[in-house]
Amino acid sequence: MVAAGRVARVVIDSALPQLDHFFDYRIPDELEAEARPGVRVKVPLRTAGRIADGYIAEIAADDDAFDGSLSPIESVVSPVPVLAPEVWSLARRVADRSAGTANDILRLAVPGRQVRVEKAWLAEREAAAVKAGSKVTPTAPSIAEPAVRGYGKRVLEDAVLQHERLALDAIPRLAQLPDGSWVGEWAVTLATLATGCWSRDESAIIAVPDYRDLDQLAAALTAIAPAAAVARVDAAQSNPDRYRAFLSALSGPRIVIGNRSVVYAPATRLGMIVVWDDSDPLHAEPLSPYVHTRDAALVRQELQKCALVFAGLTRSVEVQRLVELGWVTEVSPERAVLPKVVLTANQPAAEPVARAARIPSTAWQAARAALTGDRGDPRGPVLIQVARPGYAPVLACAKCGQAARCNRCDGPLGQSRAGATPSCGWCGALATDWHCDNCEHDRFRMVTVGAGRTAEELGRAFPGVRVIVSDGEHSLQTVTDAPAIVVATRGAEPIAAGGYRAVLLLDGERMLARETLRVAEDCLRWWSNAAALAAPGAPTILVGVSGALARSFATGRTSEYARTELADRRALRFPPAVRLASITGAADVVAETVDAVDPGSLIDVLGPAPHGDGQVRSILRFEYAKGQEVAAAVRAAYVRNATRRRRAPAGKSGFRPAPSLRVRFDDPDIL
DNA sequence: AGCACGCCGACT
DNA sequence: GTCGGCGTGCTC
Repeated sequence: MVAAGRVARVVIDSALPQLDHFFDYRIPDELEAEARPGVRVKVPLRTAGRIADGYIAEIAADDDAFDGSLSPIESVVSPVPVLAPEVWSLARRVADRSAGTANDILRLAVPGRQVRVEKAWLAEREAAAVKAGSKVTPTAPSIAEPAVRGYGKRVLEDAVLQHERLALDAIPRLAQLPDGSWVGEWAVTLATLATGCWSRDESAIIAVPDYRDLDQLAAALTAIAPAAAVARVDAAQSNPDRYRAFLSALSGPRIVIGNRSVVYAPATRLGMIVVWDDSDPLHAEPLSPYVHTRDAALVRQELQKCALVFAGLTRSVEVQRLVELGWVTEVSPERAVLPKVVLTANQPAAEPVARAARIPSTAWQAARAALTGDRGDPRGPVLIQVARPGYAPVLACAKCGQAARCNRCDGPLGQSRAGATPSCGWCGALATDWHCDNCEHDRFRMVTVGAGRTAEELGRAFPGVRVIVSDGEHSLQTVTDAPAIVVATRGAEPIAAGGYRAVLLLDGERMLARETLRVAEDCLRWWSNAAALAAPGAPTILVGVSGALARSFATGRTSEYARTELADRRALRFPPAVRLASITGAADVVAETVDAVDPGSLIDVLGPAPHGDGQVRSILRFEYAKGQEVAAAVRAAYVRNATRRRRAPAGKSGFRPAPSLRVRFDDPDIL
């Protein structure tokens, strides 16, 4: 093929679904050298003068191309191939699978260009290349592969080496790093595996749900891997830092760590993808097309044939399904490490102070033993896990018991601090002269008790003991090993040096009262994650919950629970036994979209049901095998809708109407 | 998104 | 006659 016959297949950087396909451009002679796959380009679109940004996805021969005359590429923005070919295929596949646009995925995959950072990086590369040219062999990583502990000799290492897919049961205990700090053992396990990849000159990607996890992982890596081997990519970084990390991942094998969108990071010779704690809701991408980290990781593994590790202290029902299909293989610790779990009923304690703090006797005694050492146990901090943040998040009328509502907007009233004036959770208005709608009474009673309140009562019970509160708003990463009462909302538990001497899970009953499909799974995860913060042999006390769920937690058989849960979902034809897609929007648009799908590829259609603001929602239910065709049909309807329906002229008001059609596949919170 | 094209109502 | 409304469609 002749050089002049080459065309650039460009993906236009635009949110418009109707532009979500290749546009072919001629490569002018003067750009021949720079026009490489993955580079950012500027291209004319429609009329001369209108210039769009885009990426060259591929270079192709002119034969099968567009049968009009090709416009030339306007310019190559920079020579850096920011869109690696495998990331492009991943974006395309993931978008198609979820009836979205590749651009929506690219927005997560490729950070905005930072010219200064990029120039510095290019200069550095140039310098390195000159050096290499002057007879220095490119340096391969020069560290030995570290051994993973706790899983049997080379069991994990070999599985990763052979690029297998694994469901890894993490070890529920803490580990101390050489610098004296403490992290979850899981962080050491994953850091060790990733460093193993890197020592073989391969990249590893590790996606964790939140920043607290990311910090633990980064700390564990610091102890094992050279700093230059690690690229941390997260949204909280400044744009230049983020771009620096991105370019670093592009430069050679790295251990790339970050939150959910790190699954799309560029990676030289990708050896392994790890998803830590895949049932954490933070792995569900809130931006269209709402692709879960787990699903993106599965697609990427299939494309690149690297190792894939779903690791967690508990197993998600989704991963359990993959295990039962034989798609992933279970790996458990060599010796079971079981937190010492005690179940106790919610009967009030004899001690008045304990009763005020609504802590049953067993739990109370464990806490007291840890704080005072009165049983001869080692003294140390006690973790108290509660369901809700705040002081008294929900208030009711003291006389008739009706929930207290804002007199202005009917929002729920709550109290943020002892003695504070209650305020509305919706409009924020202070309820200064509140009266009950029902009985006109004007005094409140607390219905749920938040972390702050519990802390206050416990503090009174143990004079002289420090009370520490960690919740979503003010979360602490660590506490020392000094005796202290640490009241934390689920997910915000600090790590105690050496582990907690007792862990009290207080609000299990309330956590279980939520009406979602995933309550049981969520509770197991919250409890297990807290129990893993206990010191060896220290008790974890689950208050007021009994039954199969509590038993599987107490016996450490959480994956067995995932199995029964999956069996139930199969019987009900609920996800993840089947797949769902929700279609939300104006009634006619939703109907049109649903009609575009061949009924033969669906199990059924639920709805349409009203879904707020004059919109409706229909839910399509289908088997995994039909995913391809359902997504294709929905995507076609979505594109058609975007071209046919114009946004109502904004007029003078400036109000933008909601998008007329929203499509979401596999929404974890749908039922 | 923008912008052109095109097919019907009010106008010098 | 034709100026211009915005519904419809296209962008390599």
